[in-house]
Amino acid sequence: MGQKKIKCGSSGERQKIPMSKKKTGEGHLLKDDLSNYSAEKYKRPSLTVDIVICAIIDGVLQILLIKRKHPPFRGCWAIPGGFVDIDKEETLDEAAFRELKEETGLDEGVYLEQLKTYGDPHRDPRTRIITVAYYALIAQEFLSEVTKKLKAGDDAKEAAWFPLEIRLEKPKLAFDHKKILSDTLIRLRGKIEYAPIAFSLLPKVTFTWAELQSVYEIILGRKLLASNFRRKMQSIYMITPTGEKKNGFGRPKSLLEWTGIKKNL
Amino acid sequence: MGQKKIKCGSSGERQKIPMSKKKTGEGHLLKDDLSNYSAEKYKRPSLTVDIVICAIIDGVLQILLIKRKHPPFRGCWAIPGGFVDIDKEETLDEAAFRELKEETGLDEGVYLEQLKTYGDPHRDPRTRIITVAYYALIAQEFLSEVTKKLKAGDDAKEAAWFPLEIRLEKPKLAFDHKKILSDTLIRLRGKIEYAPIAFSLLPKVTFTWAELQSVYEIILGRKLLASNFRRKMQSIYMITPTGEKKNGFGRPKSLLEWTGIKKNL
DNA sequence: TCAAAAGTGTTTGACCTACACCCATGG
DNA sequence: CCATGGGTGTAGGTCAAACACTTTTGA
Repeated sequence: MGQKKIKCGSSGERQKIPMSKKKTGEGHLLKDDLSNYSAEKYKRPSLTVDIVICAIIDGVLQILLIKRKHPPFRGCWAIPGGFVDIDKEETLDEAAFRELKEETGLDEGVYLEQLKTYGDPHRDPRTRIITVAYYALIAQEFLSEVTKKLKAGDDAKEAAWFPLEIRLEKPKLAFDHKKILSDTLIRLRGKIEYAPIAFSLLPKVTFTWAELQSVYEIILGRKLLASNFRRKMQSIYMITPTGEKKNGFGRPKSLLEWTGIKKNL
Repeated sequence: MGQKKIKCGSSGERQKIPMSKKKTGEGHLLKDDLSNYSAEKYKRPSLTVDIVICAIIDGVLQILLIKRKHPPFRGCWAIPGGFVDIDKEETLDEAAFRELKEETGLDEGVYLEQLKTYGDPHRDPRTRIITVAYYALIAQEFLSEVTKKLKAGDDAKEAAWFPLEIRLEKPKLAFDHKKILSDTLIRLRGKIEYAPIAFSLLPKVTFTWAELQSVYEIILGRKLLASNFRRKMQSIYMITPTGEKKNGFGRPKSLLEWTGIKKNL
């Protein structure tokens, strides 16, 4: 259970060239001509991270939303998120990760990637709040912990899973969260075609062919042919049987492991 | 994309963050319920937009950089940018447009798109500055205006064009701008394969086949076969001759116009 | 022996590449 | 005429979709 690490993905659009980056830490630095206008001349916005937490539940791609108990948008559903703690000197990724952990209790087996930044002046009626949206993919294995954590919620917040779909009319969403969800779906649909994000949505670290195929079918929204699907997966990724079997009616299913990329798309 | 595994990730690294400040009372209100914690409880970062201004010059994809005259990073080159004016209630996109116009004088014929948000705590040594990076593609037609504007620069700033390439060793770059440039190139390389961004880098609104092909060859970094290239472009985009001709040695070149998308990729 | 899992083989069509070759047009 | 622009045809390769079929395995 412990082997899955947190993966923090890179930017969003289709990018084929993997570039391993070291931590940018060294120099540090500032921007353009900030020295002229001391940064103090400009008002500062509040900064939050919002995290679209995705999981496959009951064969459907779903996201976690939280019901707002206070205005604005009282009674509407919102993507979980929170302020970036400037005092703690956390990076945006760290803030997103902390928020995710506070919300779900998860700190492993999660893929986390920056989606986009939303900053319309009136997206929050109270004050100017910029939000850096992330999306997180979590394995079904950890879902129970999450719901447990939610139930025992410190401040007893009401949370629920909703299908992530184009027609998001059903829950009334707060702020510009409808737009964020729609951007998330677009990103996922596009990215699964060229990046191994499906492996983060599996039931567990080990999985069967049927489970992997199911993730693809759910995200892409269409059926695939098993034989062709396996051929293709095996040509792109290194997928190795663990040796364990999962029994059922006929021949037992092999348990598999994802161990790397063979071919870049 | 196994490349960028964790950045926010390995537990060791995260430990550095002083999560210990529990502040049980108010701290955990913070989660998703903005209304409780008046946003004022959290420090606010400064917010800027930086714009990677791209154009094809002398057959090379180049970007505009500005030499810093003040510390930090005095003498280094930086991506142009500026603060988001919170008082004016501008959106992020509007701020990027304004900044672009202030810098280059351009307000049309420009493709502008949000790239990614960078917010490491020490990217600017003076204070916490979050920057939302954009990239802009400008037509060669407008380049002269830009350089004119730069020359007559109000604050006489020193600006220059540099090739956008992987090996960005030549100019010493300020802040985390090296990373931003590298992300820009990845985005461009990936996006030109499935979106009509090349048309924004052409000499003018009307263009010849050779010019369009040249944009693709420059961004992709390889030669293409003219006949196949045209076939493919015509199958994807609506490209119509204006009727005008451009004379040269042999048969005159037709001037073309991009009028839409035929096929989605 | 059964039923499901897993894998093989093959056909078809789409599309990309390369190259050969055509016609058009203005100097 | 020629040089270049613009376009067609086509052969070879890769790849994906679809379908038929075989083999494996535990109950």
